[in-house]
Amino acid sequence: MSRSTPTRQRILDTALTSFGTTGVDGTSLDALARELGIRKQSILYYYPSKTELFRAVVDYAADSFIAELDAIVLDPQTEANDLGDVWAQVEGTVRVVFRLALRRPELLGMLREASRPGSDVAVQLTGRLSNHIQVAHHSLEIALKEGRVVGDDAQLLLFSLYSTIMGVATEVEVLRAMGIEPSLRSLTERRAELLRFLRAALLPAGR
Amino acid sequence: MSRSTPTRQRILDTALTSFGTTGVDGTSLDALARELGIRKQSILYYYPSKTELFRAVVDYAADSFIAELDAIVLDPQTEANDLGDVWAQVEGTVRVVFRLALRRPELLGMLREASRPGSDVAVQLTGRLSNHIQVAHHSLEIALKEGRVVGDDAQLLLFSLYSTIMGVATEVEVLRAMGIEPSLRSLTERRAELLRFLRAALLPAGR
DNA sequence: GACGGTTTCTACCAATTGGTAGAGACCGGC
DNA sequence: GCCGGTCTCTACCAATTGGTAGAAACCGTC
Repeated sequence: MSRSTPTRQRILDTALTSFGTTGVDGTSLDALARELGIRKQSILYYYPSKTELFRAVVDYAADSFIAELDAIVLDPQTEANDLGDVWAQVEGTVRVVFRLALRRPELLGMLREASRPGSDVAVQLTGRLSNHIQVAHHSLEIALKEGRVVGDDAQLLLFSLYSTIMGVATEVEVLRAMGIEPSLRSLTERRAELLRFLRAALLPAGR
Repeated sequence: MSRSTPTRQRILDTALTSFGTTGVDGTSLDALARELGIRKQSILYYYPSKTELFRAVVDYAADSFIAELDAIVLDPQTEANDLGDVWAQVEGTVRVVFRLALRRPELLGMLREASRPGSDVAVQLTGRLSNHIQVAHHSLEIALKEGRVVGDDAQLLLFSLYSTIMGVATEVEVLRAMGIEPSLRSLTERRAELLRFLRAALLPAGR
């Protein structure tokens, strides 16, 4: 448990950015070190191998994501209805994810990278998120039973929600291909339409 | 325009599979050649460089995807309502994508790979799909105007649909993390819930 | 000012990467 | 049986990969 915060942390940050944008395979330790202004061996001092570094970055990314989620979704003002207003939780999550898409896109990229099909760190990533997943699952299930939300299966519904939100937030290339250049304004519009879309999908006909 | 169909095609097929599962960076020409039972130089004879091969594979994947789409979505029985029943088109697309998820997951993986943020083949991929995108956009816009579908912006709505469908079909690791092991049965259930989800999101309250 | 621990470095290394040069094998036509 | 094109090979290559070994610099403590 060494107390060498600065370098170790800088490595983690830079690696997160690089892994999240260029991909793990697309990032060499040498390039990473160059970017940091140090030698590759200094990286290997803190993280004995590249895969070890990757694992650390995955944890770091997961924790950062959780921190952002907790700060907004479970913020003090929603204290009373912690498993209450599901729609408020969805709205909050969308807000968080889109704020990340704007300000820390590499974090979302990293999550996407870690959850690639066949990835062996996927278990690790989602294990760290399992708490949040279970909470969401639980409150969604209750809302389903009480008829406040429309759907058949809470788990699959949650999965659909996740896919939609993450997809709309991160599939920038597809968006670009459709003629929409990513920008602050287009991002806001995208979020608005997504919220409307999810609202229509989730809430009963009476709204 | 050489007539050396077999080898050239075999390379394309194997590369599509490998790129779609292991990723481009994760696939070396040597490994590819080994898998094919030939030497790397034979690959480089047909495709002068790895990026050239990648580009060819992207086109191949796009064309395969289009072929699958056309065979089902625009099949003869829907001749009359080519820009008619939008929901039927959505349903058909979902059916196609999920059939691919089961029978040719590497094709979906390849599409995902090619549309990674920052990918420079994304333009190429989506350029090839632009026809279908425009058609979908158009019929969605008409349905919006006529009130047969709920939404604000046809383009963003289409984007949301795409994200949801592709996400639900390909995010197997997230699914696994939620305790659902991918299988034929879970795939069918996922599709059913997705269709219900999309139906609720798209169609007006009266259904 | 010598000490042990932490940190960062130089110096290598074997293996793998994408790619080049060019020889030979295979093939139908003459 | 030889020729020209198509194809696949052997033989290399320079550069880069992740990683090891171990020397120095740096640090506060005694």
